[in-house]
Parts: sequence; structure tokens; C-alpha cells
Amino acid sequence: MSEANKTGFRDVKEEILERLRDRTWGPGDLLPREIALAEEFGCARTTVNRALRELSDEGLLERKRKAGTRVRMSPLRSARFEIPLIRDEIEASGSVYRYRLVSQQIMQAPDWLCARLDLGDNAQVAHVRCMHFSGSAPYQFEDRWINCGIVPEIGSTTFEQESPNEWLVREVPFSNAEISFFAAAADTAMSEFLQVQNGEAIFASERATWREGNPVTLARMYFQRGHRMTTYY
Amino acid sequence: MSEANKTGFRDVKEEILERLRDRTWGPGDLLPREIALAEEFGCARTTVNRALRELSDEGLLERKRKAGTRVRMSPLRSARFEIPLIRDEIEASGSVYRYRLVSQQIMQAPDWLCARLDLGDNAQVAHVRCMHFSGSAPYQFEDRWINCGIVPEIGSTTFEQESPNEWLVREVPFSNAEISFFAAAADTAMSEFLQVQNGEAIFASERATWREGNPVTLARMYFQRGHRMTTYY
DNA sequence: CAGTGGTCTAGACCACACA
DNA sequence: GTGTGGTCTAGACCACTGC
Repeated sequence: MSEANKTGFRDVKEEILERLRDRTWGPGDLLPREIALAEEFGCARTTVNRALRELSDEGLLERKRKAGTRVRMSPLRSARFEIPLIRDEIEASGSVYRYRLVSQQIMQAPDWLCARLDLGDNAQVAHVRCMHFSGSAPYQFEDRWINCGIVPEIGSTTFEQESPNEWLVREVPFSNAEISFFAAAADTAMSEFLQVQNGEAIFASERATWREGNPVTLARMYFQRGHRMTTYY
Repeated sequence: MSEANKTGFRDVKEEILERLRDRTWGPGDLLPREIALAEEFGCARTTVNRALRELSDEGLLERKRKAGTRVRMSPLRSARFEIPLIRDEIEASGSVYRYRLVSQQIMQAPDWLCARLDLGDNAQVAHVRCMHFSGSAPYQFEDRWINCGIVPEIGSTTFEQESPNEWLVREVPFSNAEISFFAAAADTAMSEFLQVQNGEAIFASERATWREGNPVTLARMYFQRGHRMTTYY
């Protein structure tokens, strides 16, 4: 009665973490079976299972049937980055979000885009460029291509008032995506819109999304150097 | 008997995903209660619970006691990036991993580092710089600071044969971390070691780790422009 | 073939948040 | 107060995989 009243999966998780920290179980070591741990902690196997499963998802343990649960040799940890709407991101920081359309046109997809998204030869796409501001400061320059074959309504939509991302989230059902981060050198457009010098380092993120195997959109988003994607674990 | 034999949480998850895709349940909508879904799918509530919990973890649904389960307005999705040991990363790509120590010295922590990691005034740190190669190509330049107060063995360790990261993983128990990605301009050292021009865009990642609230190490890792952190969801 | 994790079940109680 | 999700339990069967 002086200790915690019940043993939840969080307690189990915390205790196991503690034993990983103090090296009771070091890299490569085999942990006791779930049943044994359940007995030790005085809880159901299901509870231990959930704790171990989550630790395994987080990259700290490695589990195999018959072979048991082991501490990972090199703690292959995974970092999670939240990808919010840019408006939410800016407003959450306490600033005012502003948006401006730079250009919008329908055109034949350029070759590199066809290759990148596996588009057909004569695919029509909408090319949209726009700026996102945090207060009066330029925050992100967005360069986006949208597949007219999958999203025909694009032809009669203007992005003067609303950003293509918000429009897509609302109008186009949910899709799969690939995200990547990299660095680039500012070209003429970027340096103008982000107010940096030509050739200066730029932080960039690229997102490609598909709907049921069909390419929907490719977006490149550019930030001033120093912009950070951060996470904790 | 012509359909699937059993309804697992994966089946439930997939069916719910399908209904999100076809807008049976659109942004902001309220889903049926777990019990109702369990009846509909012919499974236990626990099974539905797990499916919904995972979808909620992935950022697609929002759940509140009493209020029920709703489709998120803007699908705040989260991307997971795996953070492997650099040796594993390079060897997984089929290349040979090579390592070279650039410099190693014990010194008084500079002010900016004290501020960054919340170190005491007279803290001693080890400053280690090293290169990681993929085959013969420069892959990553690492600039790392290690807190001697927490890791005193550092004084008698040389990183000529082994990279500080591998040493830390092996010797220092498990810790919390903060990771971020950003872009930088190559300074003299980076341009020399990564074989790029001075001022050129560089992709950078910074990792700070703590052990029980005490700062252990701060590492900045620089890659040639074009290096990508990629993930799918 | 046998041992371990993976999952499902039916039922129970709890904790929170809204009215 | 009361309804919903959050979690635990005890037991069961299945599926992989190492021997």
C-alpha cells in the first residue's frame, strides 16, 4: 500500500527502461520471457507484452518468436517529427499567418516531374508557387505541382485566397506520402521570396503524395537557413 | 468462409482507413463508439481499441473520453525517421565504412556550449572532430563535445580507432535526446573535410543527449548538400 | 517439434470530460 | 451524473523460427 497501487504497462516500461539505463540488461542481452516478467511484476502477460512491444517499436528492443527479447546492439532509435499545417505551426508560435499566391498555371508536366512521380507522357499538371509569412517575415516558399489527371477540379480552382495545401487536405481524400529533408542553394526565385542572397544555404523539405497508387502532388518547401526541424525522444 | 476467417486489428484498421479515404467519415466527423464498431466488425472491443489507438497515434484520429473519436480536421501526420549508427547506414548501402579522427582535446567548455547544454561554469569537455567515409567519398563530418563531468573515462580514451558515437553507445548508458535538422553554410573546416566550396550549402543534424537530466554530449553532423533524410507513411 | 512472442476474447473497473 | 475511452485480467489459440 505504500508503493503504487497497481502495475500498469507504464510502470513496467519505466522499470525496464531503468534496467537498460543501469545496464542490468546490456546491449545484446536476452530478457526473461514475458510470463516470467509478468510474474515478477505481478501483472498479466498482456501488460508486459504492451510494454515490451512499445519499447520494441521505439527501437530499443528486438523481439523474435522463439528467440525471445533482446536489447538492441546499437539502439537504432527513431525520431518522430510532427508535420502540421503551416498555418497551425505559425499560429502556434503566436504569430499571425499570412499567405500570398505567387503564380499558378496549368501546363504539360516537365520531363523530370514525369520521371519523379511516374506520370504518363502527356500529363497535365498545375504548377503553383506561393509564399507563407510569419507576421511580416518570409517563412516558407512553396513550389508545388498537382496532377490534373487525379485532381481535375484544379482547373477551376484559384489559390489566391487559400493555400494549395489546405485546399488539398480538405478536398482530396487522404493519401500516402514520402517526405524528405535536405539542403539546397538559393536560386533566383528563392532568394527573392525568402529575402536571402543568391546561392545561400536553404533548408528544404519535399513531400510527394499518392492516392491509391496514383501520384497526386509534389511539393518542395524552402525555408531560410537556420530553420530547424526538431524532435525529442 | 469465403471472406477472411477472422477479424484482426489490422483488418479493422484497414477498413477504417478505407472509410477515411472514401469520406464515409470526413474531417471533423464523429465515429461510432468502440462497442458499436466491435459489434459491426464482429470482434472484441479490445481489438477495435487497438486499431483506433494506432490510428490516433499516427495522427489521423483524435480521441477523448466521453467526447468520442473524431477524424482530425487537418491530418496532423507524423513522420518517423530511423536514426541508425552511421557505420550501419553506410554498410547497409553496400559501401565500405571508413573512419578518421581529425582532432581530440580536453578543454574548458566555451560559453556558447555552457549555455546550450546548461553546463556549470568551469566544466571540462572533450572536443572531438572526425570524418566518416563511404568508400573513399567523404560522407559526414562530425563535430562533437562530451561532458567530462558525466563521462570522466573520456580523459583516458582515444578515438583514433573508434568513433565517439560507437564508444558512447557502448560505454554510456542510454539517455534522452533532442535531434534537429537544418541547413548551414560550409565553413573552412567543413569545406576542407567534405570537399565542397567554402560557403556552400550543407545539410546538418544536431543531437544533444542527456543522462538523468545531466548533459552528456552535443554532436553536430554535416553532410554534403543533397544528402537526404527520407521517410514514408 | 517445442518454445516464444502475437493476438483475440469477454468481462471488468477506472478516469476523465462534458452536461 | 453519465458516457466514452483507457487499461487490466486470465485464459486461449495461433504463427513463426530455431533446434
